[in-house]
Amino acid sequence: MSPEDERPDLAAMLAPLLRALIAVELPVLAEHDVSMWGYSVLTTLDDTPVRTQAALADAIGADKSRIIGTLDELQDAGLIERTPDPNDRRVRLLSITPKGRRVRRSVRKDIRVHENRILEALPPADRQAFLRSIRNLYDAR
Amino acid sequence: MSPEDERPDLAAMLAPLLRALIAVELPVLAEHDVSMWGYSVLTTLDDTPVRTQAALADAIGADKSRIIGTLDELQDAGLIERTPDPNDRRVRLLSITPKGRRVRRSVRKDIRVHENRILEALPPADRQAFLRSIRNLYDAR
DNA sequence: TATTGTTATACTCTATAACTATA
DNA sequence: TATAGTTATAGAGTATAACAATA
Repeated sequence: MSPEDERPDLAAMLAPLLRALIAVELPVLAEHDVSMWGYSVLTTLDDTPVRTQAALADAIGADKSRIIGTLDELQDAGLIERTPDPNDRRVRLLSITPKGRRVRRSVRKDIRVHENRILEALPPADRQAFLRSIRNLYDAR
Repeated sequence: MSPEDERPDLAAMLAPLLRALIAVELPVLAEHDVSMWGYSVLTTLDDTPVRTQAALADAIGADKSRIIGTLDELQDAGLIERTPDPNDRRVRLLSITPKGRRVRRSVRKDIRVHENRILEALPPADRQAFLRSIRNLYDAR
C-alpha cells in the first residue's frame, strides 16, 4: 500500500469530527429549546418552503411518521404553523413563523462560532478548500 | 449574514457524506463477513496493539460491555485471539491473527476504491487539501 | 384504489448497572 | 476495596405496518 494510502478510512475520520460537531451543537440547541430534528425542520422550511409533511420528511431524509412529534413540538412553541389545505383537505400546509425564523438564525449564528473555532486548526488556504470540497460533495449528493 | 456564511451547517453537510460512505461500506463488510464494529476492532488491533479489552473499547470510543459480542464473533471466525494473561488472570490479552490481518487489509482495499470514486468529484488540488484537512482535524482530536 | 397524516408495534442500539473472578 | 470481563435490564431511536380521512 502506497504511503499516500496509509491513512485512516474516510468514515473513520469523519465520524469523530461529526460527533464533535454534534457535541458542541447540542448545548446551543438546548439553549434555544429546539431538538436536532426541530432545527433541521426549521432550516428546511426557512430555506426551501415545502407544502406537505411528506415532502418535508423526504427533504430531511426522515420517515413521515418520524417527524410528527417534532412538528407537534415546533407548533406548540409557535415556531411553525400547520394549516389545512382548502384544496386538498388531507394536506396540512407547513410554514415557518417569524419567531421560528428568528430562532433558526440565532441558532445558526451560535453554531457558526463553534464551527469556526474548530476550523481555525486549519491553515486558511486549506480551510477554504475544505469548505469548498464538502460543499461540493454535499451538492453532488 | 455575509455571502461566505450562506452555506449549510458543517454537520448538515458532513452527515449525508458519512451516511453515503457507510452505505457503500456495508456491502463490502458483508462480503467479508465482518460487522462495522468488527472492522473497527481489526483496524485498531492491526495498527496499535492494545492489551486489554477495556483499553480497546476506549480506543474505539465504545463501552467495554458493548464490544464483547463483537469480540466473540471475531474470535469464532479466527480473526482475533483472546489469551489469558498469566501475570493477571483477570485480563485477556488481545491480538489479531494473520487471517484477521488479511481480512482487514482486503476490506480496506475495497473501501478505498469506493472512497476514491466519491472523491473523484473534487478537483485534484482540492482533493489533496480536503484529505489533508480531515486528517488534520482527526489527529487534533 | 391511492395518498396524507397519524398511531401502534416491533426491532435495533446503546447506556447503565449488577455480577464473577481475580487482584 | 478496586479492577477486568461478562451478563442483564432498561431506555432511546428507528423502521414498519396498520389506520382514518380524503381524494
